[in-house]
Amino acid sequence: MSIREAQRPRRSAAATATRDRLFHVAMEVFAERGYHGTTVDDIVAASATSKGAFYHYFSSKQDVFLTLMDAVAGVVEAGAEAAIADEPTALRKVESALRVVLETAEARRDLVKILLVEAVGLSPALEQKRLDIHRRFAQVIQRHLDRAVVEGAIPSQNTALAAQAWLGTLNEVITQWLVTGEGRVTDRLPDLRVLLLRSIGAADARKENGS
Amino acid sequence: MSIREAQRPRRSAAATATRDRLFHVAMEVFAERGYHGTTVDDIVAASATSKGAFYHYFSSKQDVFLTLMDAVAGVVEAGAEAAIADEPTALRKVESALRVVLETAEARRDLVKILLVEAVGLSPALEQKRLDIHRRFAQVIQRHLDRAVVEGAIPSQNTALAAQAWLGTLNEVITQWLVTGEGRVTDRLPDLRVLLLRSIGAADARKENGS
Amino acid sequence: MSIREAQRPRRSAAATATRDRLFHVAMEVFAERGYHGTTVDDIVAASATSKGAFYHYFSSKQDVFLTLMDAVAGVVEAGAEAAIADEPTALRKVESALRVVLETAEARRDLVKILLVEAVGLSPALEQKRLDIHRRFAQVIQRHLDRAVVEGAIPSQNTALAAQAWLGTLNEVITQWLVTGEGRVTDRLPDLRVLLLRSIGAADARKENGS
Amino acid sequence: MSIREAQRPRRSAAATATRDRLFHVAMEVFAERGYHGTTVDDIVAASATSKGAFYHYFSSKQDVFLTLMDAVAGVVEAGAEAAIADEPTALRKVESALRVVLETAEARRDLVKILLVEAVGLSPALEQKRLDIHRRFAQVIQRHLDRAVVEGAIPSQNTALAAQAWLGTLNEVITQWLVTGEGRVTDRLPDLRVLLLRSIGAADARKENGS
DNA sequence: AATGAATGAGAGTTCATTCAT
DNA sequence: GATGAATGAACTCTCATTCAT
Repeated sequence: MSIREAQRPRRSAAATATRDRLFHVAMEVFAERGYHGTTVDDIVAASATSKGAFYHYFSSKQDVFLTLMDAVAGVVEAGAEAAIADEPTALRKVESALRVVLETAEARRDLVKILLVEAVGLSPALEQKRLDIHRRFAQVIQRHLDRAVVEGAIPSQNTALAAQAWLGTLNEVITQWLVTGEGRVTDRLPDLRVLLLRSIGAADARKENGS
Repeated sequence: MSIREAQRPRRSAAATATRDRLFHVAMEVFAERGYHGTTVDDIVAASATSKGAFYHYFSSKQDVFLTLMDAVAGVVEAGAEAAIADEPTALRKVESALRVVLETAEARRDLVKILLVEAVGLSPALEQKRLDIHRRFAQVIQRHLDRAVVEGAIPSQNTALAAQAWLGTLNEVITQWLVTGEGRVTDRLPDLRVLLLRSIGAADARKENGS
Repeated sequence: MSIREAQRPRRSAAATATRDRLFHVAMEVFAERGYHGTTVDDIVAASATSKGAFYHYFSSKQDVFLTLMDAVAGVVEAGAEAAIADEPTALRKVESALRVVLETAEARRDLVKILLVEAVGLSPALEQKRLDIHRRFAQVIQRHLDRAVVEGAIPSQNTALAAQAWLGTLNEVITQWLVTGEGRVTDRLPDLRVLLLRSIGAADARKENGS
Repeated sequence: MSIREAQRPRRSAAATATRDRLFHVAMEVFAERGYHGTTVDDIVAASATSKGAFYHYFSSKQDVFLTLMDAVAGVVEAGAEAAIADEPTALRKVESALRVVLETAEARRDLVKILLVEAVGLSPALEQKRLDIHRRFAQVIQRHLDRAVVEGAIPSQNTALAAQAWLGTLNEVITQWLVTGEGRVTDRLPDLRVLLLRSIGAADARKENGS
């Protein structure tokens, strides 16, 4: 699913075009300069529209950013859901999601940077949104871990905490990669897979490593 | 080690008193309102000093924050080092450090919030500092994990990645607790210990859980 | 005479309907929020028309307001003229007009507020219009006072000044009532009648008070 | 009493100088262009200070204007009080005040314009202040009229209304003069005196006219 | 006749920083 | 060492008006 599809145009084609331009440019500029480092003028200038157009489509700078966060989270989530669908077991689903998240990070550095780096420590409203997204992601992970417990693939445990741990781990690994920019994140996948599976007591952590 | 000791006074007692007042107030205000939400005026007003005094001791707003980040990191590090010293094995040292970090977070919410939340996504200079601190912490963890491998407590593995995972996990768990404010972080210690030890393949992950 | 009749439609019925809607809504919104507190968007939104329609019928925001002021003044004037017509003497005419003005203020708070409060201190063009209206009203009063002098009902005097005084008095009394909103303005009529008649030296000021 | 004295400086001489400059320039500019027609930049430019200085001394544009209104009202009030002091009877006091008000209007056109014209129909907060001032003035007039009743100089009557009438009359006469700018307001004093005294039933309205 | 997307000058306000005292 | 008045660039947001459709 693309970012474009993530928004639902309700107006004329022309109107959507301007809005889209603003939205995409905002994404790029925010990713590059951060929330506070970006001015509405930056977005307007880079999108070759006007301040009036910006405020016609978004009620404030915060509004675009909020919308953007939702869209980015939607993209990641949709990618994961799609990858998960065909996997037979809960554990395989979770492994699949892990891979997709890294691949998405690789493919959409700017998007992911917005969510992991630029969205932290902003205004209460934005911080709230970020935590909501984190919680949403964590719940998805937890749900599958719970299923894995039921399926007998992993021992009974504090899956909420495990989900947080996975999220935090991904966050840190991706963030460090984003900033240092060394190699490809997806290269970390095999080791990360072993580590995370081991952390939840999955018996086959080592075996599938070689696959 | 206290925050106060983390700064090295080189001037007269009176001068240091003013600087200390500014520094501590800055810490409180930054923790409460974040970097961008805090104005130099806020700090000056709350510390009952003056703008001139502020700029006499710190070259800029960013400068205090940078100094502050170092100090906070120093406090956490020192606490961990102290706790580690007496432990016999590398694994025990790492476990000890884990406990200390959670205890420090519990005791100094404001400090830890600065490092984990408010310091993210700021200017390049500040972001650099944050990453340096992360790397410093990660290296400490990694060093002990490496030793644990040598000691045969855990299998040979990508300890750099493991260290990152641990850091990210702690980051996420503490951040969520900071914001939601439910219960005490230290309550998460037992489950977290099992999870993290399992993640590195420590054989005794389950056994010591009961201790 | 109604506000509607005060405008002279020259177009099709449908066109006039849209114009009327805009005009009446503008009246309400201006009365409520004042000239500067009202945006063209406010008027458009409240009238369920469009910006284009607004600028089709009015050349500018100032234009509607100017038109509005004229219409309001016309309503007050027409009411006064009608009431005056049947009175036998100039003095009785003036008394009648006084009553009608208070009654109109009572009945059309919003309209009167526009003229007395919201129209003050605006742009030169609007201020000019307001003063023209004041002068027009003052001249009507003066004309009848002059006639009362001729009729021997009051002594010879500076009737231009007296007319200004009457206008100013009405202005102040109605404005204070508009804002404080206590009781009904028409309750002030008897005392006001005595006061104003006395001010021009009308002999029967006291006598008719009881009628 | 001058405008300058109406403010109480609490800071250093230099500080007060800047504040004074801003304040006086604001007075001039507001008188000339009105509240909405004046921008903070106008004031800053004309006072050769800076925006920072402006906001250092006043919390907002509205704040200066509010302060200004108070100061102007104070000047008028003080002048009237001073003139009143030596008069023997209540009626003479009121007559005196009347003269002083016209003289003040003559001498300080700009100030009076602010109060009578530019301060009308602004934001609720400013409108409130204006009405407060009106009420304050009306009460002063009423108090003396009440005393005149007690002294037997005028018959018992609705003095509150009479006070409003006087205020409204002065307002209108001065406003028309301000805008049309014909002759001197003080020329209207004799006729105005007769008119107003007659309005309250003062027996000697005609007699003293010749003095 | 009617729509509403688009414009862009300009408004009020903030705030890190400087510097004379 | 310490003060706080002064600076001014920069910011977000508003809104009357235009114009292609």
